[in-house]
Amino acid sequence: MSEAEKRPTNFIRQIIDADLESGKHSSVQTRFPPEPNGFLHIGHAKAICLNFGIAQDYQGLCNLRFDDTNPEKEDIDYVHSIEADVKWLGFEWSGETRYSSQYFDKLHGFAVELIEKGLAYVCFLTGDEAREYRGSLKAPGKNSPHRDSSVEDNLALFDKMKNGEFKEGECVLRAKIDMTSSFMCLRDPILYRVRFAHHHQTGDKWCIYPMYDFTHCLSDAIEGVTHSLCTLEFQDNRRLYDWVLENVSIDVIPHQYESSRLNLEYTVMSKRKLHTLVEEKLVNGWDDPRMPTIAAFRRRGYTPGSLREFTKRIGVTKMDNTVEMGVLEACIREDLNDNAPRAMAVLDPIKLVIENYPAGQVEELNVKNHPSDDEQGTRIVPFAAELYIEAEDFREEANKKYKRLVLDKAVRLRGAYVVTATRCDKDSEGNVTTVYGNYNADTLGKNPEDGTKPKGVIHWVAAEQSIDAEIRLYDRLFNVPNPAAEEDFHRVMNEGSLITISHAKVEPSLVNAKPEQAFQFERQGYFCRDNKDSQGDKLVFNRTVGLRDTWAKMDN
RNA sequence: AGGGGUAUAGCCAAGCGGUAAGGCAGCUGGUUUUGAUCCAGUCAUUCAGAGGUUCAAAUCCUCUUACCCCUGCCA
Repeated sequence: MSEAEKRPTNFIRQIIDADLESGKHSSVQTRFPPEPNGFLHIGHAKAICLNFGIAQDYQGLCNLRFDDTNPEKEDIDYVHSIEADVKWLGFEWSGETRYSSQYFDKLHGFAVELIEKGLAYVCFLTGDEAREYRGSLKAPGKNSPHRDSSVEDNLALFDKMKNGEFKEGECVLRAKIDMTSSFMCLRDPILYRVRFAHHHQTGDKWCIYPMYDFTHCLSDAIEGVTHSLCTLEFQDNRRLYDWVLENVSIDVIPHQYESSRLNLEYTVMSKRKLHTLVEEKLVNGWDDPRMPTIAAFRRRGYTPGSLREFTKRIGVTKMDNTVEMGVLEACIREDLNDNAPRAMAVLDPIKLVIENYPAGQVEELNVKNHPSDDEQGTRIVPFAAELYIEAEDFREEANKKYKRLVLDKAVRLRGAYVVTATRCDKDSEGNVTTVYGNYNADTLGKNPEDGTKPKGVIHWVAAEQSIDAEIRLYDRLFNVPNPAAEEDFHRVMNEGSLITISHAKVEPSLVNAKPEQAFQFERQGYFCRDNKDSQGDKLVFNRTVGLRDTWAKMDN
C-alpha cells in the first residue's frame, strides 16, 4: 500500500494525540455508522478512510454499525452492499457487524430512566401543533401542555406506546430540556415515535423506534467509542448528544467531532438525488459507472487504493469544499500507470493495408506489457498485411504538429514496424475507409537504418485476428460544476455522459480479461472489463479515465 | 430573537508569535516506439477586509464582510 509512508495530519488526529498524551484516553475506538437506506458514495469513502484509518494508525478499533432506527426507509440489501463496499475498500471492522437496533432494549431502559428523572414526557401534540410550539430561529418556543405530566403518568403512557396502544403519530416521547434554547434541537426533542413497521433486524418486536439523536450517542457509549466523527451539519446536535449522555447512567463518555463533507465537481452527493437518478432510470442503477457510489467507481475501474489515496489527498478540515475531478483522476492514473498492463484497441477503425507485406502471412510479435516495468512481461500480438488503425490517426495532409500517419509520410506502428502511407480509399461522403502503404521490414525493434526516425507512434490491431468488443466511454454526469445548486438538475445533465461503441476492434489477448481487470489501451486511456454485462464471450470494457492529453489541449 | 460554524493560490491543504509546506491543475524545457509516463524548472512580498498589540502577526485582540448549517415523528 503506497499510502503507508507518511500519516496525514489533521485537526482530529491532533485532538487524539492530545487525548492520548494527557491520558484522557489510553486507546482509540471509532466507528463508521451508515444508515442502510442507500448505496455508499465517495463521501462515505472519506468517512470510512477517516475512521478506519485512525483506528489503524493508533492501533485502535473501528466498528461498523448500522444506524437502523428508521425501518420504513431501510433495507437489508443496503446492509449487504455497504458491508461489501467497506471490505472492498480494504478495511476490516472490529468484531461482528453491529446494529443500533441491537441496543433497543438498553435504549428503552435509558428512556425510562429519563422519564423517572422527570427529564422526558409523552407528548400528544400533533405535528402541526408541535411545529407551532417549537417557535422559530428567532423566537423562543413554548412548553407543551403535556410537559408537566407526572412521572407515573408518563411511565404508564410510554408503556402503552411500547405496547402498541397508540396510533402512529398520536404521541411521542420527548426530552424535557428547554423550549427557549437557541439550539433548535434542544427544544424538547423527540426521543421515540410510534411506527408499526417491520424491521429488517428486530422484526415486529417493536412499534416504537428511537430517534437518531437519542440512539447515536448511546450506541457510541455502549460500544466504548472514544472519538465519534461525523459531518458539520451535526454541530448543533452535539449539544443534544452531550445532554443525553450527561443525564443517563452510563460511564463511558464519547466525544463528537465534526468535519466537512466531501463535494465533488460535476456530480451530486445527496442520497435523495442519487435515489432520484436511480429511480427515474437516468442512470442504470446504483453501480452505473457514472454514479459517485463506491460500487460505481469499482465497476468503472477505480481501485481501492486509488480511492484511499484520494481521501488522503483531500484532507480533513471544517471548511466547506468542492474538490475538482482532476484530483480523483490523478489518483487512479497514478495507480494504473504503474499497474495496468498495456494493450491495443481501436475504437473507430479504418483499414490499413500494407501492400508489400506477404499476403496471408501472420507474424506473432512479442510486445511488452509495460514500457518501463519488465516484470510485467510480454504478450503475443499478431501482425498481418491488413490492420485496423484509428480513423483520427490518419490524414491525407497535415501540418508538422500532427505526429500520426499522413500520406507519403512514415509512422511507427506500436511494437511493430514503420509504415509509410501511399494512398487511400474514401466512401461517398469523403470519409477515408482504407489506407494503403508499405512497411519497412528492417524496423522491428529498431529505428530505420537511414536515420529517418518517424515522429509518431500509433496503435493498431490485425484485422483478421482482432476481436470485437463493446467499449463504453463515460464522462461527467452533469454539465455544471455544482448541479446540486440547480433548481432542477435534470436540465443540466450531460447527454453525452455515456457513449457506447459496439464494434471496437481489440487485440486477441484481451479475450482472457477478467471482470474488473484493468488495462491501458495505449494512447487511449485506462479501461477495465465490465463486471456485470460482460458475461461469457461478450467483451465489454469501461473507460475508467482517459490518458492525460496535452495534444487535445493544443488542438483547441 | 437568535444560535452554531468557516475564511491561506484556479481546486484541496499545512501552518498554532520568528518572516507562507505539500498535492492537483497550469506554464517552460528535457527524455521517450504511448502527444502517456518520467525528469528538471516555474507558479501567494502575502493569508476575507479594516484597525490594534508586538522587535516580529496568517497566527493574539477589536470591529466589519462573505459563505455554510439549524424550526422532520429523517440521519
